[in-house]
Amino acid sequence: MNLPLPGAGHRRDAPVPPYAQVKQMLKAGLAQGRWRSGELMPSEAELVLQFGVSRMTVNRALRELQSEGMVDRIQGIGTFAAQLHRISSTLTIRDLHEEIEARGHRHHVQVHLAREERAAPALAEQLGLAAGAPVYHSLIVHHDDGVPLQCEDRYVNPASAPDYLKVDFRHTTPTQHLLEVAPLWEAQYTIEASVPTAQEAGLLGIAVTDPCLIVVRRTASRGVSVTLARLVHPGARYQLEGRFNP
Amino acid sequence: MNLPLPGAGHRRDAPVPPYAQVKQMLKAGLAQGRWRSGELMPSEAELVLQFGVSRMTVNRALRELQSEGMVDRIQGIGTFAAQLHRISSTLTIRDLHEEIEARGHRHHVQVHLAREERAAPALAEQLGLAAGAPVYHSLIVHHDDGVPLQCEDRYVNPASAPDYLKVDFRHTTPTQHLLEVAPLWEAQYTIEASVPTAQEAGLLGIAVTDPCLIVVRRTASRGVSVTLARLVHPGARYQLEGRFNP
DNA sequence: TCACTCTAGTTGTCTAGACAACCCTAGGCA
DNA sequence: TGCCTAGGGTTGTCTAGACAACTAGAGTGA
Repeated sequence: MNLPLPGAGHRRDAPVPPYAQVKQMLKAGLAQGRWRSGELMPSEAELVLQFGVSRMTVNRALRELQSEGMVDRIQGIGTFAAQLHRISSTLTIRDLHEEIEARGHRHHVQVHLAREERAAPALAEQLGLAAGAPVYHSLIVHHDDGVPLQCEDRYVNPASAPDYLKVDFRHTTPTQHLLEVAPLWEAQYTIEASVPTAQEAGLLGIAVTDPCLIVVRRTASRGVSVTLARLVHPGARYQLEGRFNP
Repeated sequence: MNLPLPGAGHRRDAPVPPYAQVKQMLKAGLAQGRWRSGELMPSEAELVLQFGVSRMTVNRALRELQSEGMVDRIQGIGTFAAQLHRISSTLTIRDLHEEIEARGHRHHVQVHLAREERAAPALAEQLGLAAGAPVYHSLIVHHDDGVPLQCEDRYVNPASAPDYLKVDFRHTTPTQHLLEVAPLWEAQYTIEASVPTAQEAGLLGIAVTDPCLIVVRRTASRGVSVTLARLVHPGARYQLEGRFNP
């Protein structure tokens, strides 16, 4: 194995540990097309010989590459170069409050609604409640330096967040409160482009024909549906960004 | 350690390996709020005693939880429950051809443009070319069972894909070809809601006021910019979906 | 008071070996 | 021909121990 070479890098960087070296070498090979998609790659035993490290070290490198989607491994068969046909990336949807503050802007909210209602059948089903059961409903508009940025229409399962209506949303966002009382456990979302409802357009100060980025998110915690939220953003003021860097 | 218990589960499922048991126990604790965000969790040594497994096994469990964003670990300090304030998810943008075929629909394309042009300054900069340098430009509309689903306006760096213009896009999508000749290495994208240009509206058979989901993606391979694509989808016909399941 | 050293505790990593689970193929046998 | 079995190759996992790197706090001395 290579020596640590304390001053080898072009910086005062840490010496690259052996498992990372194996990873880098394999990644570089994949990037250069040394193994085509689906092609058999060297076995752990071969890499052990090639790098002079133990099998556990090689195993860690391959296991991490697998979790990153770079290779596919099949027990009893071997390791294969993955199909890179999927461009995947972790899309992080942060709490809007944090996002605005991170930009150095001022965040404030207008609470238009916060009350208990009876769940309509379709809503009840999505939240796992009985039709007509009580449900909390809030309608809040988030502003970034005074500009409306998001209209948050949210239904909450009272069983998961009994104190939801007591929260002062001017200081605590619904997301913050819900994460406190019901640690996030599962979420599904859809992202689409559409036009706002007349009410949403009024709240956001845009025309009903202006395109909006709409995120619908359903969150469950410990197997129980917690909340269903419709987040409407004026298309001209908001966009999602992401990157993919294997 | 627990015995394998071949028939212990409620199915013919594999016996859960010890590292996974440790992971599950810690996950369950996090889900139940046993450790609040930022709180110190048991050290590896404590878990070794508690579960009666070796430290490597505990280490693997904690390392995987860290890579999943469930915990934060600091060398010399300890392991901490992570802030679950970020709702992150793997958003996978698949090749449209695969996506349509996976739905059991028929995919076909109309090629409206495929030629060499001179790069305008702004474009040249994004692709890392000199202003006025040759660049390949294609404009393709993808149909799902005859319905226009995506307008793909793409610029390609000739150095990365010299044969781009020779490809018959009726049989090979640009994405497929580019992944063949330049394995994907880095991508950035933005997702926004906006209206199409007059040309795009005409190609997609929609009104210029119809909201569209627009993905702009820049891809680089081996440090060289490969392509810049603007993908316009009618909002009424296309949406992105994702889920988050720690 | 300040700076330094030492120590205990923590995570980061590697090793050599072991066994299990699984897949494929070749060979044996009826 | 068709079925069964054994063997070799591969990945999946665990162990006990070791050393390194790092942190925080206690103790020491100027």
